[in-house]
Amino acid sequence: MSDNTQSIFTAAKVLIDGPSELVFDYAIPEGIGDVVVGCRVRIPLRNRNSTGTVLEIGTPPQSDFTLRPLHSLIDPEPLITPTLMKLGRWLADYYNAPMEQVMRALLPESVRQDAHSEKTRKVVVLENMPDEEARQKLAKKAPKQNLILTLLEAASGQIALADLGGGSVTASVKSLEKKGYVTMKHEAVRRDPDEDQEFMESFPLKLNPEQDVILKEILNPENTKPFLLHGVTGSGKTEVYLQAVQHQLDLGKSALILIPEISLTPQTVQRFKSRFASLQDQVAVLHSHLSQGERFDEWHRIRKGKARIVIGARSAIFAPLTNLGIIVVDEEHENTYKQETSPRYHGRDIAVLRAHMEKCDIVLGSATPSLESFHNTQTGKYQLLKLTLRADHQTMPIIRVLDMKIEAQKQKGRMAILSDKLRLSMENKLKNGEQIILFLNRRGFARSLQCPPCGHVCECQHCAIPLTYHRTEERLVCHMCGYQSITPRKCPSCGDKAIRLQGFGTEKVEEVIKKVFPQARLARIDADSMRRKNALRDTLAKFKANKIDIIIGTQMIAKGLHFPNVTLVGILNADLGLHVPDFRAGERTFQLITQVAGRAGRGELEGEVVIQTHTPHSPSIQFARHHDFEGYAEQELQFRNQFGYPPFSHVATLGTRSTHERRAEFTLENLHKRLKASVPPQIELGEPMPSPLTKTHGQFRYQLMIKSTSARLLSHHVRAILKQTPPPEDVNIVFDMDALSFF
DNA sequence: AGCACGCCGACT
DNA sequence: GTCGGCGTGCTC
Repeated sequence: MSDNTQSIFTAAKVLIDGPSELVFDYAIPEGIGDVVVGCRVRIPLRNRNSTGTVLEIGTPPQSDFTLRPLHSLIDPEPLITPTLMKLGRWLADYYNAPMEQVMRALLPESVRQDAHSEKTRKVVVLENMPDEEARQKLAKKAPKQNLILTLLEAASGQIALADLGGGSVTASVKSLEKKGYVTMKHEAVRRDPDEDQEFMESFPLKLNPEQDVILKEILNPENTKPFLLHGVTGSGKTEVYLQAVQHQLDLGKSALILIPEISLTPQTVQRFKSRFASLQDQVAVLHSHLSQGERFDEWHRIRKGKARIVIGARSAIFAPLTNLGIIVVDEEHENTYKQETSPRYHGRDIAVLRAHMEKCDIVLGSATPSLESFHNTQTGKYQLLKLTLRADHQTMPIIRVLDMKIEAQKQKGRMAILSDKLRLSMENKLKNGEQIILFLNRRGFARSLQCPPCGHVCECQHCAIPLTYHRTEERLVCHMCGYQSITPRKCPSCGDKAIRLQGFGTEKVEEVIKKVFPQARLARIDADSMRRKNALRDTLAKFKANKIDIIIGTQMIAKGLHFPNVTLVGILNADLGLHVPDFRAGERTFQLITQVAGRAGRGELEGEVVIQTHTPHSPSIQFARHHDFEGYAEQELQFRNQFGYPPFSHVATLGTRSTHERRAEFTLENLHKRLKASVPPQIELGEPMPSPLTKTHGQFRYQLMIKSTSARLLSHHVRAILKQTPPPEDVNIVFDMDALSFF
């Protein structure tokens, strides 16, 4: 029971739309509906009207102020659930993002805007059928009207106006309406993003004993920690998700499934839609390729509880589901879960937080878990579940590692592109009519120095990451701490003079392969060659149909593809990914090799993987070769611990961007000075430096690293300094908490 | 004196 | 974001 005397003093705390970050209290007038947290409202602001979101309902702090009453509710019901509101506040604080931007992340633009609404269509409803005599008359005088009645009868009394055929149908219907035979009504139609697809119902597969044990663990209500499901490629993780979801649906609850990128993994969506085909329209899909109308409809279907299963990319973590039973984060290690604009949240981390708030199950799944998540299983924060067998009884492919130092010697110190071994292997496969994928790490913007004869890479002694070559000063710079050194003329390790900037691009590789295998049918997949719409889909379709022998591509093709006839996968330049100035370089290389190896031999034929590298003994290559994730994780965590990197700390970047290089530089130096002046001991500050990606979108970038064991402390310190140091007009500040990309 | 312009702070 | 107050400085 609400206290009436109290309600006089209650007010709505409203976040006003727009970049101003204004939060004001408004009185709640009687009879405009239920004003609660999460409602969108129209409000007076000075001498005009504006819109906003109700953040809180409560007593305003100053009682001497006469509050203005808010005008009205935009939507009759709150659009943001209380849990999501709480999640939003957490995001704003942790990622140091304006609440306004958090709100935009929480609500799709088409839902936020007043303008969008349901799509409707006119439907003709048969009210009463005229008797036989009247129909005879009608058939003579107005055959069209008679036809409509016949059609209506056949369609059990209802038919969409559009389906009655175009032209002058409307007139006929109107005259039928006048006679009282039919009525017209408006009916909401769903804008279904998968309208053109049929989903055949699929049924649960029989689980193998390993899967069965894991499913029971997930379903056991006594297990309340987040689960990390580590399952080798092809071990049947998706089937486990599907059955866990089914269980929650049976309990009347809802389910949320996050996948890295819908456009790259349409099969996962297909599998979910097929499995739950009997639940009709209860599956909603949320991703960036939806039209505004489709997103509006999907979102409202979820909010109204019509869709209880949501599959989506990163932003779907904010889907307005209630009564959540389970959240699944597939391929939890994927970097695409990190939002690269403010609020720069990590979808997986937010998923864990939301699951905690909603008190529901959460399963993070991967063949190559992130070290953050794996570490959490070691500290007891998460529960580890393991699938060690391939569900289809296939064996893991053989992985060969080729030492390119030897090739370099053969080719007199030049960087070799194709080793003899890989060439021979390719020859064999082509002869047998089998297919080949060649992977190539994208040439980074940051360039490191490597000696081809001995494999040595110039590294920072303090941070153990490769030094980055800066052309303007002709110096090597460490991207974590700012240490600088001169560029050596000869290799510091073996004294060879061949030390050089490493790298070759896709085009160069294509050229070489064409020369070596002139008869092979070749396709190149990278951002450049795939710019045309559907180019990727078309090329992959051709590959699947065996119309292409060799695909040369970047990471784009590493994910989730299934080509039974591919028996050889080559990684041409494993070093390039390994020697980027990023402490996660090793982890990424391990992931890439493991995922890529999962592509080879998924059919009847045995697979083979060839890795070309100058550093064959690097742990990420050796452990991946032996399919040993835990071994890799153990040594990598040791390294991270030793240098204080995540998961033993939080690393953020603070950057400035401006069209004026000097101003970007100066602003960051100024910020650095202020950050340093009052830096708490738990925070480690790097030096400001130009981004290796010097100029993108016409803007110059400068940045520095900030490391701390306490994320909260880091974020708050930066916020305090930023607040008292407003940047010049044309300089943008970018703060990236738990940054994954350092360029 | 009268007015245009631009900066700055308030907006519940 | 957007309005309006106010100071500056130029013109009638």
